Parts: sequence; C-alpha cells; structure tokens
Amino acid sequence: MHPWGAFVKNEYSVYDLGVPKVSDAHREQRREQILIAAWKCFARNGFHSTSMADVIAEAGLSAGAVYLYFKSKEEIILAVASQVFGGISGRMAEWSQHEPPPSPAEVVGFLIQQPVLARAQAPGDLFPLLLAVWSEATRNPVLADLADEIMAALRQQITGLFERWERTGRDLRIPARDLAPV
Amino acid sequence: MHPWGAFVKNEYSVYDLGVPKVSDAHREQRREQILIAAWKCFARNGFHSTSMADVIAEAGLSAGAVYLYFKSKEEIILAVASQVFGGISGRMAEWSQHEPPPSPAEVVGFLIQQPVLARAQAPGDLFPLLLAVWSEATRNPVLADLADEIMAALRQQITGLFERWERTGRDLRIPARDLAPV
DNA sequence: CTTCCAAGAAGGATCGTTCGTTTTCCTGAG
DNA sequence: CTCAGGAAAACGAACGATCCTTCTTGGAAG
Repeated sequence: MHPWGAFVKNEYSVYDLGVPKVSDAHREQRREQILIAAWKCFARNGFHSTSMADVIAEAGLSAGAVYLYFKSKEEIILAVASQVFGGISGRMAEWSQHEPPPSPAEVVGFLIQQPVLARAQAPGDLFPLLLAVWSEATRNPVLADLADEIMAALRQQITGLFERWERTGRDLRIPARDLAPV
Repeated sequence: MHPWGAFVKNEYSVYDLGVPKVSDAHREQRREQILIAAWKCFARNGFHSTSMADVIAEAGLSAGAVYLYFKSKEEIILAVASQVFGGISGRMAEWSQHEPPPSPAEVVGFLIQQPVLARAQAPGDLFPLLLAVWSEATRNPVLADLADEIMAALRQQITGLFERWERTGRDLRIPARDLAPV
C-alpha cells in the first residue's frame, strides 16, 4: 500500500482506558495530507530549498501537528522519494503487462521520452521530482538502495517485454532514428 | 575557454595610478581554484547541502576572499553547472567526430551506460554533479536554457553520427537487447 | 475528567553575506 | 638598489535572516 513501509498499528484497544481520540484511518489521512503537500513543495523547489515552513503552510497545519506524524524532514523526504520510485515502478509494471506486448521501439520511446530526455522546461508532474530523488539517491544510502532496486526491476520488465515480443516472431531490432527524435 | 563567459579584462593601464596588485592571470587562477573547490563540494553534497563555509574551507581561502571573485553562491553554482554542461557537450562533440563512425549500438550504449542508467552507487566523478545540475535546471531558468541547448546539440550530434553510419551502407537498426544490459 | 491532537511562539543552530582590519606587493622616488 | 606610499587582496569575526525542531498551552472528543 504505502511504499515507505507498513504503518505502525495503533496498539490501543477500544476497551482500554486512554482510547486515542482519532481513528487509525484519520491518522493515515493526515499523513497522506502532509505527504501531498510535501510532494507539491518538493516538485516546485526541490528537497533542500523547501523549508518545513513551506510544507506546513501547504498542508494547512501547524508545525507541531506535522511533527506528530513525521519525526523529521528527512523522514518526509524519504517517504516522498519512496512514493516517487514506487510510482515509476508501478506504472512501468502495469504498462509492461499490456497485451499484445508493445514493440521494442515503443518501449524505448516510452523510456527516453517520458522521464529521461524530456525537455527540462516542459516537465510532467513527475519529472522534476524524479530528478530530485535520483540526485538525492547519489548521497543517501537508503535511497541509493531503493534506486538500485527500481533499476533492476525496470531492466527485468524491459527484457521481459523484449522476450514476449520475440515470441511473436517479429524483429527485435530498433531503428536508430527512433532514438534521436527531432 | 571558460564556459561561464569571457573574463572581464582589467581596465587599468600600468601607467595609471591605482594599478592592481595582481595580474589577470592570478585572478583567473583564483577563480579556477574556487571553482574546483566548489566542484568537489557540490559533487559530494549537492548544491543546497553544501554551505559557503564548505566551499571556502575546501578552497583554503577566507570568506572575504571568495566573495571578491564571486558575488554570490548562486553565481558559483551557475559557473559550475555551466562547466558541467560544457564538459558533457565537449566530450560528446569530440567523440562524435571519430573516424570511422561508431555504430548506432555503440552510440546508444555510450549514452545509456555513461550518464543515464548507471548505478547510483557507482558514479563517475561527473554523474552525481550532472544529476544535481539537471535537477537544478528544472527550477533555474538560466540553467533550463543551457540544458535545452545541450540537449539540442546532443540530438544533432547523434543524428549526425547515424547519418555517417548510414553512408557506410550498414544496418541502421539496433538489437533491442543492447538497451537493457544485464 | 481524562486524553491527546493541534497550535504557534520560541530556541538553538546554521546559513549566506558584509565589513573593518591586516597583510601583501607593485610602484615610483631618492 | 632601497624604501616609503598606497591600493588591492585577504582575512575572519559578526550580522541578520532563516532553518529545523521542541515545548508549552489550549481545546475538542470520548
């Protein structure tokens, strides 16, 4: 469900004293609310140029409230980065199971046009954030491991697609010109 | 020579009063010294996680001295980023004029293995910095323009290579498997 | 009444930058 | 060649701003 790991279950029972005031669902919703705000801020200004004050304002909460759900800015960054990587992986996984399999040229076109060689000035919602995460991954060991997993999964899905294409008996070569579109 | 533009020439004559104490060459050298230090710091920690104190210490100078040669951190970032882009462009331009022309597979392999799909944990000197610059380019208009120029030049050089390869009468198709190396 | 979420002011640290001072070194006179 | 004169280079302490985080207080919900 959530890429950043299983949510810590509330250990209280409704029959105990000291019942928490809000449900787990509410807590989850608050986390989501904060992450969405952080997502927007990070996409706009990158990780280290957005202040906690920015995130807090975007979320429409207070500092104290935000720090009830995340114990540091670092934790929010990791959560958002994991979501970004998870999103990429999920989208690719979904797309890689289409029937009939897309041609190798389509696969490569998807890869280089969507995230990599797109113009810096015409980013989708994901592109600036993906770059930020990727850049951060060169410094943060946790993110580096995540990035490696994603890369491995991507490679596997791509080769899987190629194999399925090959089984249809068609050409497994890509016209070079498709790789440098005007 | 220097990607960030022509160095402002010393307007004093040796016959005037107020002759500067150091030569233009010395000034140039100092700028270079600061930029090298900044390069190292930025490659290590990214733009916004390296403080001016880091750069100043790495350069072995004082704050006042550094601010004699660059008027802000932003200016240093732009200078380094321009150097990075210039380096990429230069390397590709050089490589694209090899004789005989490299095969399309080689070209693509160079592109995806060198900067793009390399493992985040095994970066060359340039990779983390390239990511940082690229990420910054999604926010900084000056860098965005620079990035677009670089991209356009790259595309042109790639298509040029493909055309030269085609003129040798050989196959202009790339085996798909080359694009997802194990 | 008890419990804890939410708020927001405040703390301590660090940031980029400036500025008054010292040092360096070229110049021109003796 | 020597030496004062002076301007630029270099220094580094200090400044205001901003950063992330904590902590006290208020109030809603069971």
